[in-house]
Amino acid sequence: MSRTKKNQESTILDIAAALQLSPATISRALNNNPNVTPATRKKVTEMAGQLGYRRNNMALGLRNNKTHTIGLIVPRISMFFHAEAITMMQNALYEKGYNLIISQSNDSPEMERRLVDTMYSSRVDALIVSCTLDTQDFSHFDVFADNDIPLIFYDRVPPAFDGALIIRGDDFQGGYLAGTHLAETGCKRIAHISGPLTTNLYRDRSAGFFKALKAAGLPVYEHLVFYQPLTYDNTRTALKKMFEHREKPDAVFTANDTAAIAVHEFARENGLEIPRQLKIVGYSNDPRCAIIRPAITSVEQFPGKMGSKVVEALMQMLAADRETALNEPITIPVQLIRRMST
Amino acid sequence: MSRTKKNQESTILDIAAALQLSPATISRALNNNPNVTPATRKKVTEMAGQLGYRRNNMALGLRNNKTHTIGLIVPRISMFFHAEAITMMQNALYEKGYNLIISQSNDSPEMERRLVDTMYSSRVDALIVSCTLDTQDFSHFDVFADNDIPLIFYDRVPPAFDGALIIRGDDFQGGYLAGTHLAETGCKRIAHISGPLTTNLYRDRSAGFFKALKAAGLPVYEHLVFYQPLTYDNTRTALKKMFEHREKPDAVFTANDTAAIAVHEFARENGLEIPRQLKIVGYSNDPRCAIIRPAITSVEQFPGKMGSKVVEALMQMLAADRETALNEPITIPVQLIRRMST
DNA sequence: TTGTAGGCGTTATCAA
DNA sequence: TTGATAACGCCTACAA
Repeated sequence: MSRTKKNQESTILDIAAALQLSPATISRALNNNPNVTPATRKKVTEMAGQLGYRRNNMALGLRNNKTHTIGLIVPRISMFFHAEAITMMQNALYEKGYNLIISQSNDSPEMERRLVDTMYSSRVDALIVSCTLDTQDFSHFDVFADNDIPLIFYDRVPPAFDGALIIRGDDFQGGYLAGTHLAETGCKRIAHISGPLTTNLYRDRSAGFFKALKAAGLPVYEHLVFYQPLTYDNTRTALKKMFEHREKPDAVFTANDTAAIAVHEFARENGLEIPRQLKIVGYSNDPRCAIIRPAITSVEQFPGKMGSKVVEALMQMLAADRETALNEPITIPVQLIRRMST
Repeated sequence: MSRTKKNQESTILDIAAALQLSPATISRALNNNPNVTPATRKKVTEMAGQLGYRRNNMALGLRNNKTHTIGLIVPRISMFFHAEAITMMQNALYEKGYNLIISQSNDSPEMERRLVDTMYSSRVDALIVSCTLDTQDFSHFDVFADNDIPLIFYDRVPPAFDGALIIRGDDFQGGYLAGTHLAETGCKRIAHISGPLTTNLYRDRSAGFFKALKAAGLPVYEHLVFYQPLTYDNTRTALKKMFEHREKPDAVFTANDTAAIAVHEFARENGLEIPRQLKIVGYSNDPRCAIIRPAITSVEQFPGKMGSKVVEALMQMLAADRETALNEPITIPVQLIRRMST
């Protein structure tokens, strides 16, 4: 590790002093302002390098009232869907000269509220959010709308929000595709394990699913439908109940992939052959669905596409002279990925 | 969405004006300075709420030369190991009043370099890094060391770095455990698919593995050892070569889990029964290892523990009056998780 | 207990 | 083309 000790924390004033120039000139030179001699610019850049100068973003932000930083709040970055979407957004934003501050709410509304506050305190130029499952009250986002700071919700979104753009997957269609597919493969008693209906994501997936059943002339069995947090354990409990019943299901549509995998394991443990005795369709197309055997059919949400769309819309919002804002919700298409489980 | 329009961007001056007080008093009241009447404090807090005041972190940072923000750079957040570690760090840091800025280098040294610069420009109070696989030159991190800003490397770390703390898993031990375990289960020709030896992570895992073989009196077969980027495709190619050879392996130790899963699929496709004909040990204990059947034995690195350790050390560094800095590298123990693949 | 004033690093405006 | 100056929002000696 041989390194030459640079001066600590040099500022444009240091460069100015070293070069017998005014700070203003240094600033101009560093910012490619045309009104500066090439010779001066050269001197300045060199000295900046020598002194190890790096622009102080806080001073810049304070002065310009722009941080070139976008805030992002997601439930958890470990979810495949979000990891993919984030990667896409971060890359796209970086290309445009923006930084991304990522934070996780851990699915806690309280944490989400604190994070929104922090993001505002940091004066991010815009905020991108995928809400907590339990976020019912969205008033903590008002600061952004009130101050005309671009606000975009994606995936887990509020039912409506004045002053924010909403981008979501076509959950209704996803549920419909799943239901239709299972009906077409000849299933008669299709179970449905969904999340809490307070989240419109799940509400829509379920609605699409039921519509498909109806279209196929299949009944909905009360005892085969569950609305509950889609944890592994909850799913197991639901399955146990179903299979203790006289009329057992011949297929299960779960509103996420964690639940689908729980069904998969349950089937294996109880000697149910997939797909002959039990078919499974999950949601999100998590990579685990492709690895498990037999592989699980799932609804692809194209997280990357959603990420691109978010950034694209964001750029428009940032460029727009207020009031031009686009506010129509955007829907991203989904696709059923068929695998061995059906 | 009924919301009462708050004043735009109010500052302590606005509060001061509204209350006929000086900005200084407002500042003190808001910061719980004891020298302020309870009555005044109450008035101030109320007015702050009414005006929708939020402290401007940039002004604060500029003034105090502290941002209470920690930077983090990882190859990709989607890697299970990092997702876990990050979650732990973020929660721990948030408790301590710090924010975490996360960004991904996408395993590109160029991107890493740019991110380090950005982090410095944002004047983060400290930087936490897990390097790119290809980072050979670590000079871009010098800014932090030169300016006495706490710098911590974890997991993928430089061989040594003056002025930075290094925290890593016990890779040598991990490799040793894997080798010993396979030897104990009676394997005679153990293949090894490792990453490029330019990364000391892989160098150590391999070294530990070879030491175990030696201790067990087993030979190392040249044609069964590969050093290459651990992608799915590379691994398949390596396997193909191995199995075209006369002396086929009866076990494979891969230096990560993606490769282990590739081996698993290869075995299945070629009718090799796991574990009877081929045993597999991976590295990192990715959740996929537990889901696949037969489940794959892997080396657990305790990402959460590493995350906690990082934050713990960081807090000490931030509190320390320079020079007291702890610089001894820290090693986190590993553990072999035995599953059906062995 | 409260007020005054200066400065953190940068850039925009105006003047030279 | 360059320089002087003020201002962004906040905090903290120091003074009252």
